[in-house]
Amino acid sequence: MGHHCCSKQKVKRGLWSPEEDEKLITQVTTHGHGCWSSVPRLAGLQRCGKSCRLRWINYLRPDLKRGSFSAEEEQIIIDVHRILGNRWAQIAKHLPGRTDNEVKNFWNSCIKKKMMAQGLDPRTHNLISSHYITTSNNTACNLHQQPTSVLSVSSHEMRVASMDPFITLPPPAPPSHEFMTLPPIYEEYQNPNLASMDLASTRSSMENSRAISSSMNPSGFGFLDGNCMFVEPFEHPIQEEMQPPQQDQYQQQKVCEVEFDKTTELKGGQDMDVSFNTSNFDLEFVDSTLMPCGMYCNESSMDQLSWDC
DNA sequence: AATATCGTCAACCGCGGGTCC
DNA sequence: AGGACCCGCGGTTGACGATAT
Repeated sequence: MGHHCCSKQKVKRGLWSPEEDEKLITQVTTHGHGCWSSVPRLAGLQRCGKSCRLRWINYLRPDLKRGSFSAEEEQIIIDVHRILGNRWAQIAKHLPGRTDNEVKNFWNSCIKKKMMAQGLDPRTHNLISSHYITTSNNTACNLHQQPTSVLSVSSHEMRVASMDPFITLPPPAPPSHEFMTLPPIYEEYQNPNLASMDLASTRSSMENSRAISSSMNPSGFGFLDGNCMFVEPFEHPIQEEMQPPQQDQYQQQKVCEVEFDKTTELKGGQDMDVSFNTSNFDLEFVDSTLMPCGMYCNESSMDQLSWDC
């Protein structure tokens, strides 16, 4: 059974032979593909136009980069996926020479598993963890199941947000004095009307808060500010990031202390009705420590937590 | 050595959106 | 308005090679 575009012909399916490839290449390079439904007839192929298009786009195009993905490409995929979700075609646009199919396959066969091994939900990039932060009554921010992605924005994500014409940052949300639930960026872009928790429109007031943090930071972090996003990226080897923690690493894990010794604000925003207090946090985390506002940090990024505002 | 299982990836399928008539 | 057609996308399938038993 073929597609309607070529239902009158008998069409071949399955893997392409070198001869078929040659015919398709010749046709497309000399005449262009034009209307794909007419390509098989012009090229003398017993294929449907859709199959020809797919073969060309995913395999025969001269500008394709073959071979395995580099660590940098892998990181880009992770970063963009954090924002866009399974929009493979959009993600592939950030990887010259790669196709959506290739990216999708790589995600499903490789990255997904690495993330799960790290205890991260590959869909949301959040920790799959039972280690929730418990807050006391005087905390004005609902940190239960806080998504990591809200404030966890890498340098590439910033580029994505600034370059991709299909991404628009959410409009400022009105200040709320209610509990604030921070939706994952994934969901924000899936549903632009969703809450649109705008970190830019907020500023955090962390008074005398202390947090103890440990290793495994999935990314840098940053803030949304009105219509722009700025970040404090930090570098970390991808190999290191993707490896599941070893037992002995746990044991050798150093404990760091982060101290917020003054009121800290984010620029350009409205008041953020959040305050933190050391006593509000359950710091019993194994893989990582969820910082106020859903920030993750690790030892190497400690200094970034004392940003100037 | 034979068989089972797993992982990868090319290809297919169905759907939605856009355009044309 | 609505049907036909085309394109592009994401999810899924299945072939095949690698690895484990």
